[in-house]
Amino acid sequence: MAECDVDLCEVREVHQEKVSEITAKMPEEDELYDLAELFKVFGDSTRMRILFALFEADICVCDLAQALGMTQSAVSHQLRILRQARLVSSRREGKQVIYFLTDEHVRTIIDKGREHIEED
Amino acid sequence: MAECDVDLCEVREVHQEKVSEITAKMPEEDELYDLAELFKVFGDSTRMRILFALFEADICVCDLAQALGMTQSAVSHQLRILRQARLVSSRREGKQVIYFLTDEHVRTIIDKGREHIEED
DNA sequence: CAAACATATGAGCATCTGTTCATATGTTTA
DNA sequence: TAAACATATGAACAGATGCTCATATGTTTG
Repeated sequence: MAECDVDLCEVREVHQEKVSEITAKMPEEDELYDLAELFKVFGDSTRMRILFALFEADICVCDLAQALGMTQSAVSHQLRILRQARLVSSRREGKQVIYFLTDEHVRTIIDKGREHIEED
Repeated sequence: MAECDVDLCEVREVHQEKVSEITAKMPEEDELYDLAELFKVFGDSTRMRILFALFEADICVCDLAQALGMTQSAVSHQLRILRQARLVSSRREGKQVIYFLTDEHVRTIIDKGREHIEED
């Protein structure tokens, strides 16, 4: 680690054009953060199960809890995260709150993930 | 919370068909886990930045560290995670190890994420 | 309006995750 | 082969995350 000064390659000039190009084309910090936050929401098997459930039907929190064998509280906490990411929406029907997928993005993203997993 | 016995809706029968259908169509635990693990890899802005860097060029660890302003160690740890998820691959060129995107899945998945973010 | 029902939420706790630091492994060069 | 270079990795620590428990909020019904 000498060319790599301070463990950060500060002295290197070898591929400076590459480094510059990468820096130039890097999206804004905001977009990177938002993207990571979005995928983070998909990165939990409980939330994944909730999303698969919503593929089948619009459903209230209580049914969802029963279908997944989880407490109402745990499901509700996860639904809040999904709602904040605008992946699911809700409507009130009497005492119940019915959750549903906001749009087809969820299905598309998960399908792409499946394609990656299922190959090889 | 009475119909919802033990905080789990055990007594409810109201939407039992829905619950059954959801349970029936739920993917295997393995697939849910693998999917969540895959998206978890996308769910960190450092790894997101690494992936965007690799959109531009195949690159060695040292250049990557410089481009991102991170230590070589931190980058290397993240590259291991990306490699284990088969999102990136590597080849050795002399002293250096060059990293590159395994295939187009990464780009597709990130593009779908961007579509979701950029709407509304 | 009170009681029952359905959902949401804050606090606390155990676990997971990303970074740093030190060092090991692997490759080239003098 | 010794020294320099490039990358990988284990341990440790701080911050994030998901669940539980208790309780608050919101809706309907008697």
